[in-house]
Amino acid sequence: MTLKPHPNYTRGELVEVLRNHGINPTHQRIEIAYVLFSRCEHLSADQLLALVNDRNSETSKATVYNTLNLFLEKKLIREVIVDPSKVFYDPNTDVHHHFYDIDTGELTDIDAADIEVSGLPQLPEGVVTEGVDIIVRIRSEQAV
Amino acid sequence: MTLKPHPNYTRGELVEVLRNHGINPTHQRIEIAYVLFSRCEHLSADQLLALVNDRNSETSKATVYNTLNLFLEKKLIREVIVDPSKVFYDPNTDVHHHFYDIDTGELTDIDAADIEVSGLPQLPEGVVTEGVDIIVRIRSEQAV
DNA sequence: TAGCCGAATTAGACACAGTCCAAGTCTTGC
DNA sequence: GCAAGACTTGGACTGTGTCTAATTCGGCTA
Ligand SMILES: [Mn+2]
Ligand SMILES: [Mn+2]
Ligand SMILES: [Zn+2]
Ligand SMILES: [Zn+2]
Repeated sequence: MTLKPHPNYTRGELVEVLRNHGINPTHQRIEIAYVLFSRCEHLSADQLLALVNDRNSETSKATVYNTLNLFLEKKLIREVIVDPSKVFYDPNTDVHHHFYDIDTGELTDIDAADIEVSGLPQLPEGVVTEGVDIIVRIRSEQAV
Repeated sequence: MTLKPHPNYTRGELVEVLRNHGINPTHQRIEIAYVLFSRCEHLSADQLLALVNDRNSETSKATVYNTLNLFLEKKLIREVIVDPSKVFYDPNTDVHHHFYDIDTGELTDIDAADIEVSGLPQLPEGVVTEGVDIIVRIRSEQAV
């Protein structure tokens, strides 16, 4: 069972999904999951920290990082590595790709359904593909 | 005129290429270019710092970063963002893609000549593509 | 309800990539 | 040789992310 980014998950729905992923649903983890899944965005760790503490009581930086790494390990979220100074966390774990606006830093999803990549070379013996990431770097035309 | 990664550039050849890219060829810049272009590898800033100071006299960390950013700006090299903790610098500026071994951290070039990507969505008005990066994350099979 | 115990959280120290700055040194043109 | 600008440098600083040891939480049992 997969969780889709979607506004207004109930606490109970979040608890169930955490359990289904083998994650013990604590207060902080539910709060963090709520922020991740109710905004359908790509957030960095400190954006998340700010949003969580905005809504609610104090959650520490250590817990935010612990939780994000746990969610990654349990494949509840994925990371997008596109900015040399910070990682973005993506609530959408479907195979998909990204536009990255190099001026604004904004990330936008590209559905993988219609995308076809041909001509990739054969992998060496005993090596296996873990995933293919396509990043289309874009910018607004007037900005030279 | 383009520089190809190639062992054993002469000092004179490096000076010429720097000049052709609008870069004033100082001692340190020539040393750094030498290390970048004579090893046909993807290096991080501190690998480069170590290699430069290995061969020769002292070049400071500040100069290595200044120079890498200058080379990037002048399009003498490109950067590969694939590891959340450091940037790799790539002496190959031809359009190409990468295998990234998630266990060893090793980066390998994929020639773009045979690669075809179809199905990318239309870009919004006034937005232009700066480049398409494909990263194939791989690992050795036995490592689960 | 009280007490126990492993799991989770926390503040703050730490690691480390990368930037900034002000002072010093090298080039280049005259 | 001299001045002016360009470049380099050590070291302070910033920001992201990790680690640790101490505390707190929460689910369980008696
Ligand atoms: Mn950089
Ligand atoms: Mn990380
Ligand atoms: Zn995404
Ligand atoms: Zn490359």
